[in-house]
Amino acid sequence: MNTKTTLLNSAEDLVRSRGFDGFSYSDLATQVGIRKASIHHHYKTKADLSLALITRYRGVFMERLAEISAQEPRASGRLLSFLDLYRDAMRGGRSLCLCVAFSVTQTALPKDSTAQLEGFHADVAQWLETVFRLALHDGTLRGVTTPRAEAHAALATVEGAQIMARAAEDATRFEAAIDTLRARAI
Amino acid sequence: MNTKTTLLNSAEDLVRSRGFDGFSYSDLATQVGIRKASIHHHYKTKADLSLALITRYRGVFMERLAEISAQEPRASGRLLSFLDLYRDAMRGGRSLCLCVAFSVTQTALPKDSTAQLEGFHADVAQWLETVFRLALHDGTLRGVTTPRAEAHAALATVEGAQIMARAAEDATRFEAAIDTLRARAI
DNA sequence: CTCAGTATACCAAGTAGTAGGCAAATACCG
DNA sequence: CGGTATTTGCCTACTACTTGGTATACTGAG
Repeated sequence: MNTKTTLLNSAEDLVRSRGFDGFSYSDLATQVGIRKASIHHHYKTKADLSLALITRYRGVFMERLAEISAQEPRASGRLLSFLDLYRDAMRGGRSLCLCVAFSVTQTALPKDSTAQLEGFHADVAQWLETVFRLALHDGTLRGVTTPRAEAHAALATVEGAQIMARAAEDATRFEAAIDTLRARAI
Repeated sequence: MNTKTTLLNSAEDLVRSRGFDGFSYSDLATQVGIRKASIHHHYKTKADLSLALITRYRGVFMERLAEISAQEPRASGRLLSFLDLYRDAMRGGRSLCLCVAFSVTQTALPKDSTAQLEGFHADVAQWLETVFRLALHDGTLRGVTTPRAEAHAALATVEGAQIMARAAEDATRFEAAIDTLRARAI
């Protein structure tokens, strides 16, 4: 496989398990099996790497959401699949989904990267809003009133749930926090 | 004032605005106006500092919750005051509440510190559970069914909302994500 | 013969933490 | 009380190490 994508895959793994500040080019180098300096050939700076990671993830994730929309006609099915997506990304509490891992990064990412991240959040919130809006018509989710507000709330909840689960290294924390959302499916 | 508590105050500020990994003893030293090595006299290692921070915060925060319980007899009032507590801690999107800032820390904190953090989360979840349980009787919150699950969900939501607001450097994101919780007060 | 990909060898800056000294406050004791 | 020991709080100066990044040379395939 392409070294460049191998690097991206390994880097994604590292970001999600240890955070963007939690790994160095040195770590990445040993994991991939080339020398540290060689990474710079593919991703000139760590900032460049961050941008490549977020951009790819955004694309892949939005594709997944599109698949869900295609396969699940009902609002309830879409919401449950969405929750599964976030749950699976956790790999049992030792990992975060990439967008959470980056949202949580403390060091200043370059402008491009934060823009991608914001765009990603906006896209997901938008998608969720359409789900709740659909629920107003198909009635497969309990107690929906304001789709836009509910979308933001749901996104915050899954992200917060991931963080709490990772902090406790206990994946069931995620489930506990998500239960009320799941229970809304009819 | 005591240098030791001045250090703790400044450190809390730094953790909340830049993360525990985002500041060094050197930063803290210049902010307080003593030399880096002198900090080690008060807090032997950065791990010790983390423990002191979390322990103090846990105490103060639980006191606040107790005050709320004392002043607000109704579940709705308690929930709204709780949300205000988290909103105020954000200082307009540039800061996190300390427990979120630590939950989000990627480097391995010492065992004592993570234990305090988990205890803190458990305490807050417990407090929220009693609020929702109260709501079952006084009826001042809409749509309460399972207090325990709702407590975990609410906690995840406020934590996630803080993170999204900070990532976007936009405090209104917090409000947007919290709106559905706020709207449940009768 | 070029050039992408890798390597060796380095750098400047920053990290947590240590060693040891020095002055002022405090405690102990005759 | 007076004087001696001890502690407190801070300092300068350092170590040992990691970080992201650079300069430059080698290698092999097209």
